[in-house]
Amino acid sequence: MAQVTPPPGRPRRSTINDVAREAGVAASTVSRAFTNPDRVNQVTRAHVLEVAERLGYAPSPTARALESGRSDTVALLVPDITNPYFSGTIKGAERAAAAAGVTLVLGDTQEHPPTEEKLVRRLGPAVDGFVLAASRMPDEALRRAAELNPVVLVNRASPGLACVVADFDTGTRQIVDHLASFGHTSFVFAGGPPESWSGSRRWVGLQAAAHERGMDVQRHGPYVPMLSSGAAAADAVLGAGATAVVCHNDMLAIGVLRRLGERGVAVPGDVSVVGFDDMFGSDFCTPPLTTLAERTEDAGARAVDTLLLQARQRSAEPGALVLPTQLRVRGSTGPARVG
Amino acid sequence: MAQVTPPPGRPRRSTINDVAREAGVAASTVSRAFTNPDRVNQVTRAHVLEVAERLGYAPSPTARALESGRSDTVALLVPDITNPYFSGTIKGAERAAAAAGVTLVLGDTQEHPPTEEKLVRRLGPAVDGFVLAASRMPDEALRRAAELNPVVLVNRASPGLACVVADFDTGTRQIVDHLASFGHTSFVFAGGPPESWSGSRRWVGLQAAAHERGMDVQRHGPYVPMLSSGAAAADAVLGAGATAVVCHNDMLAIGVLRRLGERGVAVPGDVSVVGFDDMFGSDFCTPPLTTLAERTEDAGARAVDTLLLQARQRSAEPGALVLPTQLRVRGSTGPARVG
DNA sequence: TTGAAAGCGCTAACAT
DNA sequence: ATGTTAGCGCTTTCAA
Repeated sequence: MAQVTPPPGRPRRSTINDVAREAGVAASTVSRAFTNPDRVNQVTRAHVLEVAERLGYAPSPTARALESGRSDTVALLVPDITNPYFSGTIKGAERAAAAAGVTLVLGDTQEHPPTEEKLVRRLGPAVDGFVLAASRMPDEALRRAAELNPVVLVNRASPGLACVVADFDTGTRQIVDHLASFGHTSFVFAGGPPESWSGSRRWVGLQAAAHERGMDVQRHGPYVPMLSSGAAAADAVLGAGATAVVCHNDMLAIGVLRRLGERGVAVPGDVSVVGFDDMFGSDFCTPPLTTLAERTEDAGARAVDTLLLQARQRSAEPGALVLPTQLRVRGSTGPARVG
Repeated sequence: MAQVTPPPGRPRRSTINDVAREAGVAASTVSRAFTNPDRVNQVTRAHVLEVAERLGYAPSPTARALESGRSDTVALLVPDITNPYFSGTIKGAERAAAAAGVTLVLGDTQEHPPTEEKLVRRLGPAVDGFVLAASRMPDEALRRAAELNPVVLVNRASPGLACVVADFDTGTRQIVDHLASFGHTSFVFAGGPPESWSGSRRWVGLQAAAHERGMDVQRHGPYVPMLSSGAAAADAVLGAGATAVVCHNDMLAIGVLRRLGERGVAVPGDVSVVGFDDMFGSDFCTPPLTTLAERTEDAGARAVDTLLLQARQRSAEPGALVLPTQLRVRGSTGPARVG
């Protein structure tokens, strides 16, 4: 039996068997020493742990997952990782996952439903479930996905699926009340992508609240929610002679602020501007933006918690968790100009 | 043999065996149909794929990983997911990972070295390697980590490890030249955390460039790189009577801008302000910030590429990839005030 | 071209 | 309290 010369390079990771051999016990004992401390002699356990430490052994999550069918991993899919709006959701999800001892896998769907579906299919067998933030997948695809995996939606609702959503009904009413209190009798909504679930909820809420107040609303757009789209939106607002504009989100709103500034239009003197999201930067743009804040970090955390509940007990309670919003009043809104 | 009644709830995911049975072939044939198309009859293959599709079968990455020892997964650890500075790195890494057909696992170290080490240990057995962004781990811990896993650092260097770093030497010289061209003969550096590798590189570069130019530099701080620390930094700058301040990063710089604004100090009339990172928001704060942009998205992508190379071939080339920086001149810098 | 069988690292019966 | 064994889903020799 010629001894095989060990290959050069990175040392092989030691396995449970290496530890067992070295410690003079069975592999199952090593396993128990790690996962079921009470069912192994204290002395044995100490010895095993010592050997494991010496060998730099750490249990392989992969092997565990294969055996148990549970990976202690959850996937979070967002439309665009770079978009600061999702930072809060990601952070919250990461925090909740870490607290639960679970690994978070992050996926970027590139705002592209097929990419989203592909990711779900690819990652599905390896994770315990999905948190889908602002999913663009059609209801039917969501239903299929939820048949094979626990799924929790964030800021999107779909029949039979659990979700965490912002309370846009109350939030939009707050916005409208705020504008009304400044004497605005009408405003423009600069809308975002038509497929955006949040977007349509916002629009519905604004309309309802405006109607209650006897205010006039006009919808413009759709605009791609990017800084650069602000120019077109701002120009449309000026064209309409509006005294106030509520934008699909802060990204667009800041673009609008910028354009208005360039065109010498005073904010809020001539036009008041409101956004959604309280995104990073909304408090230090000029003027600071009045915006409806969502508790995105909470949303991410609660979504993961809900998901784990759903994954571990098989209690499929497809409830909707509605998180309060908060109107942050800053410098971009003021009294309606007269005339 | 009593037939076991299927349990209620989520349907079981079908396995390679289900497909094999249903298709009337061996499991190995199904396996080949997916991974080694040429080594199976075209007709058989078509049939197998059809059955697989019908059963909604997708190969389990977990089982594959266990067998092959490769998970096609890489981990990216960042100090703070929420920090917009890291968005670019994350995006780039995600893009490169997706392009390589690899899954990205994201971890937040909370700027806490022990958390970072714990994550490396926990994730190690399940991933093909680590990209550590702005790692705070001591060199010794990095060395140990790199023994068991391929590791690539971003904006951090450590003996024997591959890394992707920004060209701060050139970048800082650009900053200094820019200030000098405006007639500044001295400036203040508002420093960040002493453990920050980037921070010390920046300081070293600024000093060297200032020295070349015969300019005077003073270091203040350390300041925690948050908006709120800007107040203290700004006050220190005013106390020193400086005509220009270069800040550890944009977060701090924007905090400084804000404080200067509150105190009625004109920027750049009275004081010029420079940041690092060209973070999201740096172009729409007031005034827009002159800052040294790093190619963070590239850095993330190149780090992943390097990592995969290192993981797949065992060619351990611990080189440093130096990415160019670019000075973005905006409104926060101008001629030095006289007197 | 295909099938049978072994084994990746680990856990969970079951046996002792 | 500990060892033995089977098996998670897949890939990979090795035979046929």
